[in-house]
Amino acid sequence: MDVVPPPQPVRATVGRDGRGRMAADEAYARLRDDIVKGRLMPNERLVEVDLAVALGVGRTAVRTMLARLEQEGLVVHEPNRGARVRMVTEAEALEITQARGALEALAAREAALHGTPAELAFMRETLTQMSVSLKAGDLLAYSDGNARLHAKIIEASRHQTAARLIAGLKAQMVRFQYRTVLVPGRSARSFAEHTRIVDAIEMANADAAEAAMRYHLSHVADTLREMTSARAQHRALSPDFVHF
Amino acid sequence: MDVVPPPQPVRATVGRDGRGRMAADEAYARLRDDIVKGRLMPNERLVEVDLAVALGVGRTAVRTMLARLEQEGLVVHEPNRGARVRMVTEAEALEITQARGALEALAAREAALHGTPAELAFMRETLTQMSVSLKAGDLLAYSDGNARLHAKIIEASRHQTAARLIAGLKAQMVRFQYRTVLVPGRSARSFAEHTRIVDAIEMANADAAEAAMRYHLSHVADTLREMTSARAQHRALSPDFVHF
DNA sequence: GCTCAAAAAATTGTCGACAATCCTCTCGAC
DNA sequence: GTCGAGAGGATTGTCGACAATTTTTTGAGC
Repeated sequence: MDVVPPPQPVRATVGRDGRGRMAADEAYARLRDDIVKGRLMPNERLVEVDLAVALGVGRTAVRTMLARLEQEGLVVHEPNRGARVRMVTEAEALEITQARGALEALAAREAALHGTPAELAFMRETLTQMSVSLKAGDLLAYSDGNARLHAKIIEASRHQTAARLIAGLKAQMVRFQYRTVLVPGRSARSFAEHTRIVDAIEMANADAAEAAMRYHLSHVADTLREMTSARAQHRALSPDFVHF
Repeated sequence: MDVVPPPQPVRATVGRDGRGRMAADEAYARLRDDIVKGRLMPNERLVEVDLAVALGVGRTAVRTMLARLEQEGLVVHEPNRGARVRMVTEAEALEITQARGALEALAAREAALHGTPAELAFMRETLTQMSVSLKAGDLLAYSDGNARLHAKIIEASRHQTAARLIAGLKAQMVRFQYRTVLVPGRSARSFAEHTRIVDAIEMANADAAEAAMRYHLSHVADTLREMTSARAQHRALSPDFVHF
Protein backbone atom coordinates (compact mmCIF):
# COMPACT_ATOMS: atom_id res chain seq x y z
CA MET A 1 0.00 0.00 0.00
CA ASP A 2 2.65 2.43 0.99
CA VAL A 3 4.71 3.11 -2.04
CA VAL A 4 8.19 4.14 -1.23
CA PRO A 5 8.02 7.88 -0.68
CA PRO A 6 9.66 9.92 -3.41
CA PRO A 7 12.92 11.65 -2.60
CA GLN A 8 11.08 14.20 -0.54
CA PRO A 9 13.80 16.66 0.39
CA VAL A 10 13.75 16.92 4.13
CA ARG A 11 14.09 20.61 4.38
CA ALA A 12 16.56 21.78 6.93
CA THR A 13 15.16 23.45 9.97
CA VAL A 14 14.26 27.02 9.32
CA GLY A 15 13.45 28.52 12.66
CA ARG A 16 16.83 27.66 14.09
CA ASP A 17 18.35 31.01 13.33
CA GLY A 18 19.25 33.10 16.32
CA ARG A 19 16.52 31.94 18.63
CA GLY A 20 14.45 29.15 17.18
CA ARG A 21 11.62 30.82 19.00
CA MET A 22 8.99 31.01 16.29
CA ALA A 23 9.80 27.52 15.16
CA ALA A 24 6.50 26.12 16.38
CA ASP A 25 4.24 28.64 14.66
CA GLU A 26 6.34 28.52 11.52
CA ALA A 27 6.19 24.76 11.54
CA TYR A 28 2.44 24.79 11.99
CA ALA A 29 2.00 27.13 9.05
CA ARG A 30 4.20 24.94 6.91
CA LEU A 31 2.46 21.71 7.80
CA ARG A 32 -0.92 23.30 7.19
CA ASP A 33 0.27 24.62 3.86
CA ASP A 34 1.60 21.23 2.87
CA ILE A 35 -1.83 19.77 3.46
CA VAL A 36 -3.85 22.58 1.93
CA LYS A 37 -1.68 22.89 -1.14
CA GLY A 38 -1.79 19.16 -1.69
CA ARG A 39 1.84 18.34 -1.08
CA LEU A 40 0.61 15.77 1.40
CA MET A 41 -1.84 13.40 -0.22
CA PRO A 42 -5.24 12.57 1.27
CA ASN A 43 -5.23 9.55 3.54
CA GLU A 44 -1.49 9.87 3.92
CA ARG A 45 -0.39 8.89 7.39
CA LEU A 46 1.10 11.61 9.51
CA VAL A 47 3.60 9.97 11.83
CA GLU A 48 4.45 12.29 14.65
CA VAL A 49 8.15 11.62 14.89
CA ASP A 50 8.62 11.93 11.14
CA LEU A 51 6.91 15.29 11.10
CA ALA A 52 8.93 16.33 14.11
CA VAL A 53 12.27 15.73 12.42
CA ALA A 54 11.06 17.11 9.09
CA LEU A 55 9.83 20.32 10.69
CA GLY A 56 12.61 20.62 13.21
CA VAL A 57 10.43 20.73 16.31
CA GLY A 58 9.69 18.33 19.09
CA ARG A 59 7.00 15.72 19.03
CA THR A 60 4.86 17.59 21.53
CA ALA A 61 4.62 20.55 19.22
CA VAL A 62 3.61 18.26 16.37
CA ARG A 63 0.96 16.78 18.59
CA THR A 64 -0.68 20.14 19.32
CA MET A 65 -0.48 21.02 15.64
CA LEU A 66 -2.34 17.84 14.76
CA ALA A 67 -4.98 18.59 17.38
CA ARG A 68 -5.54 22.01 15.82
CA LEU A 69 -5.62 20.65 12.31
CA GLU A 70 -8.11 18.00 13.31
CA GLN A 71 -10.44 20.61 14.72
CA GLU A 72 -9.98 22.56 11.48
CA GLY A 73 -11.14 19.51 9.59
CA LEU A 74 -7.91 19.03 7.67
CA VAL A 75 -6.80 15.81 9.33
CA VAL A 76 -8.59 12.92 10.95
CA HIS A 77 -7.31 11.34 14.09
CA GLU A 78 -8.21 7.90 15.41
CA PRO A 79 -7.23 7.12 19.00
CA ASN A 80 -4.07 5.10 19.26
CA ARG A 81 -3.95 4.90 15.50
CA GLY A 82 -2.55 8.22 14.55
CA ALA A 83 -3.51 11.02 12.21
CA ARG A 84 -4.02 11.07 8.47
CA VAL A 85 -4.70 13.79 5.95
CA ARG A 86 -8.44 14.03 5.65
CA MET A 87 -9.90 12.74 2.43
CA VAL A 88 -12.53 15.10 1.07
CA THR A 89 -14.88 13.29 -1.24
CA GLU A 90 -16.63 15.03 -4.08
CA ALA A 91 -19.92 14.74 -2.24
CA GLU A 92 -18.30 16.50 0.68
CA ALA A 93 -16.90 19.15 -1.63
CA LEU A 94 -20.43 19.86 -2.75
CA GLU A 95 -21.57 20.14 0.85
CA ILE A 96 -18.76 22.52 1.65
CA THR A 97 -19.63 24.63 -1.36
CA GLN A 98 -23.25 24.79 -0.27
CA ALA A 99 -22.40 25.76 3.29
CA ARG A 100 -19.98 28.36 2.05
CA GLY A 101 -22.65 29.70 -0.23
CA ALA A 102 -25.13 30.08 2.62
CA LEU A 103 -22.57 32.02 4.62
CA GLU A 104 -21.47 34.18 1.69
CA ALA A 105 -25.07 35.12 1.07
CA LEU A 106 -25.18 36.34 4.65
CA ALA A 107 -21.94 38.21 4.06
CA ALA A 108 -23.36 39.90 0.96
CA ARG A 109 -26.37 41.03 2.99
CA GLU A 110 -24.16 42.50 5.68
CA ALA A 111 -21.86 44.06 3.12
CA ALA A 112 -24.85 45.90 1.69
CA LEU A 113 -25.49 47.29 5.17
CA HIS A 114 -21.95 48.05 6.33
CA GLY A 115 -19.76 48.46 3.26
CA THR A 116 -17.73 51.66 3.10
CA PRO A 117 -17.50 53.80 -0.05
CA ALA A 118 -13.89 52.72 -0.48
CA GLU A 119 -14.88 49.09 -0.37
CA LEU A 120 -17.69 49.63 -2.85
CA ALA A 121 -15.30 51.41 -5.18
CA PHE A 122 -12.89 48.50 -4.94
CA MET A 123 -15.66 46.07 -5.82
CA ARG A 124 -16.71 48.08 -8.82
CA GLU A 125 -13.14 48.38 -10.00
CA THR A 126 -12.56 44.65 -9.57
CA LEU A 127 -15.67 44.01 -11.59
CA THR A 128 -14.27 46.15 -14.39
CA GLN A 129 -11.02 44.23 -14.32
CA MET A 130 -12.95 40.97 -14.48
CA SER A 131 -14.80 42.25 -17.52
CA VAL A 132 -11.52 43.02 -19.23
CA SER A 133 -10.09 39.62 -18.37
CA LEU A 134 -13.21 37.93 -19.64
CA LYS A 135 -13.11 39.74 -22.98
CA ALA A 136 -9.43 38.86 -23.30
CA GLY A 137 -10.20 35.24 -22.60
CA ASP A 138 -7.82 35.22 -19.64
CA LEU A 139 -9.66 32.87 -17.31
CA LEU A 140 -6.83 32.80 -14.80
CA ALA A 141 -7.00 36.57 -14.35
CA TYR A 142 -10.78 36.38 -14.25
CA SER A 143 -10.60 33.82 -11.47
CA ASP A 144 -8.20 36.01 -9.54
CA GLY A 145 -10.53 38.98 -9.82
CA ASN A 146 -13.38 36.78 -8.77
CA ALA A 147 -11.50 35.74 -5.64
CA ARG A 148 -10.65 39.35 -4.85
CA LEU A 149 -14.27 40.40 -5.22
CA HIS A 150 -15.57 37.71 -2.91
CA ALA A 151 -12.86 38.46 -0.37
CA LYS A 152 -13.76 42.13 -0.40
CA ILE A 153 -17.44 41.40 0.10
CA ILE A 154 -16.60 39.30 3.12
CA GLU A 155 -14.36 42.03 4.45
CA ALA A 156 -17.04 44.65 3.90
CA SER A 157 -19.59 42.56 5.74
CA ARG A 158 -17.78 43.18 9.04
CA HIS A 159 -19.04 39.75 10.00
CA GLN A 160 -16.23 38.03 11.88
CA THR A 161 -18.16 34.83 12.44
CA ALA A 162 -19.09 34.32 8.82
CA ALA A 163 -15.57 35.24 7.77
CA ARG A 164 -14.06 32.73 10.16
CA LEU A 165 -16.31 29.90 9.02
CA ILE A 166 -15.82 30.66 5.34
CA ALA A 167 -12.05 30.70 5.77
CA GLY A 168 -12.20 27.28 7.38
CA LEU A 169 -14.35 25.90 4.59
CA LYS A 170 -12.10 27.37 1.93
CA ALA A 171 -9.06 25.64 3.41
CA GLN A 172 -10.74 22.27 3.00
CA MET A 173 -11.60 23.01 -0.60
CA VAL A 174 -8.36 24.24 -2.02
CA ARG A 175 -7.56 20.89 -3.53
CA PHE A 176 -10.81 20.96 -5.45
CA GLN A 177 -10.62 24.48 -6.79
CA TYR A 178 -8.33 23.23 -9.49
CA ARG A 179 -10.34 20.16 -10.26
CA THR A 180 -13.73 21.63 -10.86
CA VAL A 181 -14.96 22.32 -14.29
CA LEU A 182 -15.94 25.55 -15.87
CA VAL A 183 -18.65 24.55 -18.24
CA PRO A 184 -18.50 26.43 -21.52
CA GLY A 185 -20.40 29.67 -21.47
CA ARG A 186 -20.53 29.80 -17.69
CA SER A 187 -18.16 32.76 -17.50
CA ALA A 188 -20.52 35.21 -19.12
CA ARG A 189 -23.38 34.31 -16.83
CA SER A 190 -21.03 34.32 -13.86
CA PHE A 191 -20.04 37.87 -14.70
CA ALA A 192 -23.64 38.98 -14.99
CA GLU A 193 -24.39 37.44 -11.60
CA HIS A 194 -21.47 39.22 -9.99
CA THR A 195 -22.61 42.49 -11.50
CA ARG A 196 -26.01 42.06 -9.94
CA ILE A 197 -24.46 41.37 -6.57
CA VAL A 198 -22.32 44.49 -6.65
CA ASP A 199 -25.23 46.57 -7.89
CA ALA A 200 -27.35 45.46 -4.96
CA ILE A 201 -24.59 46.14 -2.44
CA GLU A 202 -24.03 49.57 -3.92
CA MET A 203 -27.71 50.36 -3.51
CA ALA A 204 -27.49 49.15 0.10
CA ASN A 205 -30.29 46.73 -0.70
CA ALA A 206 -29.59 43.92 1.73
CA ASP A 207 -32.35 41.60 0.56
CA ALA A 208 -31.37 41.99 -3.07
CA ALA A 209 -27.69 41.47 -2.30
CA GLU A 210 -28.40 38.30 -0.34
CA ALA A 211 -30.73 37.01 -3.05
CA ALA A 212 -28.25 37.81 -5.82
CA MET A 213 -25.46 36.03 -4.02
CA ARG A 214 -27.69 33.07 -3.30
CA TYR A 215 -28.73 32.91 -6.94
CA HIS A 216 -25.12 33.06 -8.03
CA LEU A 217 -23.99 30.38 -5.60
CA SER A 218 -26.83 28.04 -6.40
CA HIS A 219 -25.54 28.09 -9.97
CA VAL A 220 -22.05 27.34 -8.74
CA ALA A 221 -23.35 24.39 -6.76
CA ASP A 222 -25.36 23.20 -9.75
CA THR A 223 -22.27 23.37 -11.90
CA LEU A 224 -20.31 21.37 -9.40
CA ARG A 225 -23.08 18.81 -9.17
CA GLU A 226 -23.30 18.43 -12.91
CA MET A 227 -19.57 18.10 -13.09
CA THR A 228 -19.43 15.23 -10.61
CA SER A 229 -22.27 13.33 -12.21
CA ALA A 230 -20.77 13.92 -15.64
CA ARG A 231 -17.45 12.65 -14.42
CA ALA A 232 -19.11 9.56 -13.05
CA GLN A 233 -20.18 8.56 -16.55
CA HIS A 234 -17.36 9.93 -18.58
CA ARG A 235 -14.01 10.25 -16.91
CA ALA A 236 -11.29 12.79 -17.34
CA LEU A 237 -12.87 16.04 -18.28
CA SER A 238 -10.38 18.80 -18.60
CA PRO A 239 -9.97 20.26 -15.14
CA ASP A 240 -10.67 23.93 -14.92
CA PHE A 241 -12.06 26.52 -12.58
CA VAL A 242 -15.49 27.01 -11.24
CA HIS A 243 -16.07 30.67 -10.62
CA PHE A 244 -17.51 31.59 -7.31
CA MET B 1 4.40 -8.98 60.71
CA ASP B 2 5.30 -7.59 57.40
CA VAL B 3 6.59 -4.12 57.79
CA VAL B 4 7.65 -4.04 54.22
CA PRO B 5 4.79 -3.09 51.90
CA PRO B 6 3.41 -6.08 50.05
CA PRO B 7 4.92 -6.87 46.67
CA GLN B 8 2.15 -5.10 44.89
CA PRO B 9 3.12 -4.79 41.25
CA VAL B 10 3.96 -1.32 40.18
CA ARG B 11 0.77 0.64 39.84
CA ALA B 12 2.58 3.37 37.97
CA THR B 13 0.32 2.87 34.99
CA VAL B 14 -1.98 5.56 33.83
CA GLY B 15 -5.15 6.46 35.51
CA ARG B 16 -6.73 5.70 38.77
CA ASP B 17 -8.87 2.63 39.40
CA GLY B 18 -10.61 0.95 36.51
CA ARG B 19 -11.49 3.82 34.28
CA GLY B 20 -7.99 5.11 33.79
CA ARG B 21 -7.79 4.76 30.03
CA MET B 22 -10.66 7.05 29.19
CA ALA B 23 -9.31 9.69 31.52
CA ALA B 24 -8.22 12.02 28.73
CA ASP B 25 -11.42 11.98 26.72
CA GLU B 26 -13.50 12.11 29.84
CA ALA B 27 -11.49 15.05 31.10
CA TYR B 28 -11.89 16.84 27.80
CA ALA B 29 -15.63 16.37 27.87
CA ARG B 30 -15.78 17.67 31.41
CA LEU B 31 -13.68 20.74 30.74
CA ARG B 32 -15.69 21.52 27.64
CA ASP B 33 -18.90 21.08 29.57
CA ASP B 34 -17.65 23.34 32.34
CA ILE B 35 -17.07 26.08 29.78
CA VAL B 36 -20.22 25.53 27.77
CA LYS B 37 -22.50 25.26 30.77
CA GLY B 38 -21.00 28.37 32.28
CA ARG B 39 -19.33 26.87 35.32
CA LEU B 40 -16.17 28.57 34.17
CA MET B 41 -16.71 32.27 33.72
CA PRO B 42 -15.74 34.16 30.57
CA ASN B 43 -12.29 35.66 30.70
CA GLU B 44 -11.39 33.30 33.49
CA ARG B 45 -7.80 32.19 33.29
CA LEU B 46 -7.20 28.53 32.60
CA VAL B 47 -3.95 27.60 34.29
CA GLU B 48 -2.66 24.37 32.90
CA VAL B 49 -1.40 22.80 36.09
CA ASP B 50 -4.57 23.69 37.98
CA LEU B 51 -6.71 22.05 35.35
CA ALA B 52 -4.40 19.06 35.34
CA VAL B 53 -4.83 18.35 39.03
CA ALA B 54 -8.54 19.18 38.93
CA LEU B 55 -9.17 16.78 36.06
CA GLY B 56 -6.73 14.14 37.17
CA VAL B 57 -4.62 14.13 33.99
CA GLY B 58 -1.19 15.37 33.06
CA ARG B 59 -0.38 18.81 31.83
CA THR B 60 0.28 17.61 28.30
CA ALA B 61 -3.24 16.29 28.01
CA VAL B 62 -4.58 19.62 29.25
CA ARG B 63 -2.48 21.35 26.65
CA THR B 64 -3.95 19.42 23.76
CA MET B 65 -7.44 19.96 25.18
CA LEU B 66 -6.85 23.69 25.20
CA ALA B 67 -5.61 23.58 21.63
CA ARG B 68 -8.79 21.85 20.55
CA LEU B 69 -10.99 24.19 22.53
CA GLU B 70 -9.25 27.17 21.02
CA GLN B 71 -9.94 25.91 17.53
CA GLU B 72 -13.53 25.34 18.57
CA GLY B 73 -13.77 28.98 19.55
CA LEU B 74 -14.43 28.33 23.22
CA VAL B 75 -11.04 29.45 24.47
CA VAL B 76 -8.60 32.16 23.51
CA HIS B 77 -4.91 31.58 23.81
CA GLU B 78 -2.18 34.21 23.79
CA PRO B 79 1.38 32.98 23.34
CA ASN B 80 3.29 32.74 26.60
CA ARG B 81 0.31 34.19 28.40
CA GLY B 82 -1.95 31.23 28.69
CA ALA B 83 -5.54 30.45 27.87
CA ARG B 84 -8.77 32.05 29.02
CA VAL B 85 -12.40 31.24 28.53
CA ARG B 86 -13.53 33.14 25.49
CA MET B 87 -15.78 36.07 26.15
CA VAL B 88 -18.68 36.13 23.73
CA THR B 89 -20.12 39.61 23.45
CA GLU B 90 -23.76 40.22 22.64
CA ALA B 91 -22.77 41.52 19.24
CA GLU B 92 -20.96 38.26 18.63
CA ALA B 93 -23.96 36.31 19.85
CA LEU B 94 -26.00 38.05 17.18
CA GLU B 95 -23.42 37.15 14.56
CA ILE B 96 -23.44 33.54 15.66
CA THR B 97 -27.22 33.46 15.50
CA GLN B 98 -27.16 34.87 11.99
CA ALA B 99 -24.58 32.39 10.78
CA ARG B 100 -26.46 29.55 12.38
CA GLY B 101 -29.61 30.76 10.69
CA ALA B 102 -27.98 30.77 7.27
CA LEU B 103 -26.84 27.20 7.79
CA GLU B 104 -30.15 26.01 9.21
CA ALA B 105 -31.92 27.42 6.17
CA LEU B 106 -29.65 25.25 4.05
CA ALA B 107 -30.46 22.31 6.32
CA ALA B 108 -34.18 22.88 5.90
CA ARG B 109 -33.75 22.87 2.13
CA GLU B 110 -31.86 19.61 2.22
CA ALA B 111 -34.31 18.11 4.68
CA ALA B 112 -37.08 18.79 2.19
CA LEU B 113 -35.09 16.84 -0.37
CA HIS B 114 -33.78 13.97 1.74
CA GLY B 115 -36.07 13.57 4.74
CA THR B 116 -37.46 10.08 5.32
CA PRO B 117 -41.13 9.46 6.13
CA ALA B 118 -40.17 8.53 9.68
CA GLU B 119 -38.38 11.82 10.12
CA LEU B 120 -41.28 13.77 8.70
CA ALA B 121 -43.64 11.95 11.07
CA PHE B 122 -41.39 12.82 14.00
CA MET B 123 -41.42 16.49 12.99
CA ARG B 124 -45.17 16.56 12.72
CA GLU B 125 -45.53 14.87 16.07
CA THR B 126 -43.10 17.25 17.70
CA LEU B 127 -45.07 20.13 16.28
CA THR B 128 -48.22 18.74 17.88
CA GLN B 129 -46.44 18.47 21.22
CA MET B 130 -45.28 22.05 20.89
CA SER B 131 -48.81 23.14 20.25
CA VAL B 132 -49.95 21.43 23.44
CA SER B 133 -47.13 22.96 25.46
CA LEU B 134 -47.93 26.37 24.07
CA LYS B 135 -51.60 26.13 24.98
CA ALA B 136 -50.64 24.96 28.47
CA GLY B 137 -48.31 27.90 28.81
CA ASP B 138 -45.35 25.62 29.48
CA LEU B 139 -42.59 27.55 27.78
CA LEU B 140 -39.90 25.19 29.02
CA ALA B 141 -41.56 22.23 27.33
CA TYR B 142 -42.18 24.35 24.25
CA SER B 143 -38.51 25.23 24.09
CA ASP B 144 -37.57 21.56 24.40
CA GLY B 145 -39.86 20.62 21.55
CA ASN B 146 -38.43 23.47 19.55
CA ALA B 147 -34.91 22.14 20.07
CA ARG B 148 -36.00 18.61 19.11
CA LEU B 149 -37.61 19.88 15.93
CA HIS B 150 -34.57 21.81 14.81
CA ALA B 151 -32.31 18.88 15.64
CA LYS B 152 -34.48 16.56 13.58
CA ILE B 153 -34.46 18.90 10.62
CA ILE B 154 -30.68 18.97 10.72
CA GLU B 155 -30.56 15.20 10.97
CA ALA B 156 -32.97 14.82 8.08
CA SER B 157 -30.88 17.13 5.92
CA ARG B 158 -28.11 14.50 5.73
CA HIS B 159 -25.79 17.47 5.52
CA GLN B 160 -22.75 16.62 7.62
CA THR B 161 -20.98 19.88 6.95
CA ALA B 162 -23.88 22.07 7.97
CA ALA B 163 -24.50 19.87 11.01
CA ARG B 164 -20.90 20.16 12.09
CA LEU B 165 -20.79 23.92 11.77
CA ILE B 166 -24.11 24.39 13.51
CA ALA B 167 -22.99 22.20 16.41
CA GLY B 168 -19.90 24.35 16.80
CA LEU B 169 -21.90 27.55 16.78
CA LYS B 170 -24.40 26.19 19.25
CA ALA B 171 -21.65 25.38 21.73
CA GLN B 172 -20.54 28.99 21.75
CA MET B 173 -24.07 30.20 22.35
CA VAL B 174 -25.24 28.01 25.19
CA ARG B 175 -24.53 30.68 27.72
CA PHE B 176 -26.82 33.05 25.88
CA GLN B 177 -29.73 30.71 25.39
CA TYR B 178 -30.77 31.43 28.93
CA ARG B 179 -30.18 35.12 28.70
CA THR B 180 -32.18 36.04 25.66
CA VAL B 181 -35.62 37.34 25.89
CA LEU B 182 -38.84 35.95 24.62
CA VAL B 183 -40.82 39.00 23.81
CA PRO B 184 -44.47 38.67 24.74
CA GLY B 185 -46.53 37.15 21.98
CA ARG B 186 -43.53 35.78 20.16
CA SER B 187 -44.45 32.19 20.93
CA ALA B 188 -47.59 32.16 18.83
CA ARG B 189 -45.83 33.56 15.80
CA SER B 190 -42.90 31.23 16.40
CA PHE B 191 -45.27 28.29 16.29
CA ALA B 192 -46.86 29.46 13.08
CA GLU B 193 -43.43 29.82 11.52
CA HIS B 194 -42.44 26.32 12.55
CA THR B 195 -45.65 24.96 11.11
CA ARG B 196 -44.86 26.54 7.77
CA ILE B 197 -41.39 25.03 7.81
CA VAL B 198 -42.67 21.53 8.46
CA ASP B 199 -45.39 21.92 5.87
CA ALA B 200 -42.84 22.87 3.24
CA ILE B 201 -40.55 19.97 4.15
CA GLU B 202 -43.46 17.55 4.02
CA MET B 203 -44.30 18.76 0.54
CA ALA B 204 -40.66 18.28 -0.44
CA ASN B 205 -40.62 21.90 -1.52
CA ALA B 206 -36.98 22.83 -1.00
CA ASP B 207 -37.30 26.49 -1.93
CA ALA B 208 -40.28 26.98 0.37
CA ALA B 209 -38.60 25.16 3.24
CA GLU B 210 -35.47 27.25 2.93
CA ALA B 211 -37.48 30.44 2.69
CA ALA B 212 -39.66 29.52 5.66
CA MET B 213 -36.66 28.75 7.81
CA ARG B 214 -34.97 31.96 6.71
CA TYR B 215 -38.10 33.93 7.52
CA HIS B 216 -38.30 32.29 10.93
CA LEU B 217 -34.66 32.87 11.75
CA SER B 218 -34.68 36.47 10.62
CA HIS B 219 -37.34 37.02 13.25
CA VAL B 220 -35.22 35.30 15.84
CA ALA B 221 -32.31 37.55 14.95
CA ASP B 222 -34.54 40.60 15.06
CA THR B 223 -35.76 39.60 18.49
CA LEU B 224 -32.22 39.20 19.69
CA ARG B 225 -31.26 42.57 18.24
CA GLU B 226 -34.18 44.32 19.87
CA MET B 227 -33.35 42.64 23.14
CA THR B 228 -29.78 43.88 23.16
CA SER B 229 -30.70 47.44 22.25
CA ALA B 230 -33.49 47.40 24.81
CA ARG B 231 -31.12 46.16 27.44
CA ALA B 232 -28.69 48.92 26.59
CA GLN B 233 -31.25 51.52 27.64
CA HIS B 234 -33.01 49.72 30.39
CA ARG B 235 -31.09 47.11 32.29
CA ALA B 236 -32.19 43.87 33.84
CA LEU B 237 -35.00 42.54 31.76
CA SER B 238 -36.18 39.19 32.94
CA PRO B 239 -34.09 36.61 31.20
CA ASP B 240 -36.00 34.10 29.20
CA PHE B 241 -35.79 31.97 26.10
CA VAL B 242 -35.69 32.91 22.50
CA HIS B 243 -37.29 30.22 20.41
CA PHE B 244 -35.40 29.10 17.39
C1' DG C 1 0.33 -23.12 0.82
C1' DC C 2 -2.74 -21.40 4.41
C1' DT C 3 -4.30 -20.08 9.15
C1' DC C 4 -3.73 -18.69 13.52
C1' DA C 5 -1.06 -17.32 17.62
C1' DA C 6 2.70 -15.19 19.71
C1' DA C 7 6.79 -12.32 19.50
C1' DA C 8 8.82 -8.09 17.67
C1' DA C 9 8.63 -3.58 15.84
C1' DA C 10 6.51 0.70 15.22
C1' DT C 11 3.69 4.31 16.89
C1' DT C 12 0.86 6.81 19.99
C1' DG C 13 -0.33 8.42 24.87
C1' DT C 14 1.35 10.26 29.13
C1' DC C 15 4.32 12.12 32.44
C1' DG C 16 7.88 14.82 34.78
C1' DA C 17 11.85 17.97 34.29
C1' DC C 18 14.01 21.95 32.67
C1' DA C 19 14.33 26.35 30.13
C1' DA C 20 12.09 30.60 28.56
C1' DT C 21 8.92 34.02 29.37
C1' DC C 22 5.74 36.90 31.78
C1' DC C 23 3.92 38.98 36.01
C1' DT C 24 4.36 40.98 40.63
C1' DC C 25 6.49 42.99 44.29
C1' DT C 26 10.19 45.15 46.54
C1' DC C 27 13.62 48.64 46.92
C1' DG C 28 16.33 52.51 45.88
C1' DA C 29 16.87 57.09 43.43
C1' DC C 30 15.07 61.45 42.62
C1' DG D 1 5.35 60.23 46.66
C1' DT D 2 6.43 58.54 42.02
C1' DC D 3 9.04 56.15 38.92
C1' DG D 4 12.02 52.66 37.19
C1' DA D 5 15.21 48.64 37.72
C1' DG D 6 15.69 44.27 39.27
C1' DA D 7 14.78 40.13 42.05
C1' DG D 8 11.58 36.53 42.82
C1' DG D 9 7.67 33.75 41.81
C1' DA D 10 4.41 31.86 38.69
C1' DT D 11 3.24 30.04 34.27
C1' DT D 12 3.97 28.53 29.70
C1' DG D 13 6.93 26.14 25.96
C1' DT D 14 9.75 22.29 24.84
C1' DC D 15 12.04 18.06 25.20
C1' DG D 16 13.21 13.24 26.17
C1' DA D 17 11.85 8.93 28.46
C1' DC D 18 8.72 5.39 29.40
C1' DA D 19 4.18 2.91 29.24
C1' DA D 20 0.26 1.33 26.37
C1' DT D 21 -1.49 0.14 22.10
C1' DT D 22 -1.53 -1.12 17.38
C1' DT D 23 0.63 -3.16 13.39
C1' DT D 24 3.86 -6.19 11.31
C1' DT D 25 6.61 -10.16 11.26
C1' DT D 26 7.70 -14.73 12.51
C1' DG D 27 6.85 -19.51 13.22
C1' DA D 28 4.32 -23.73 14.27
C1' DG D 29 0.66 -26.78 12.95
C1' DC D 30 -2.33 -28.64 9.62
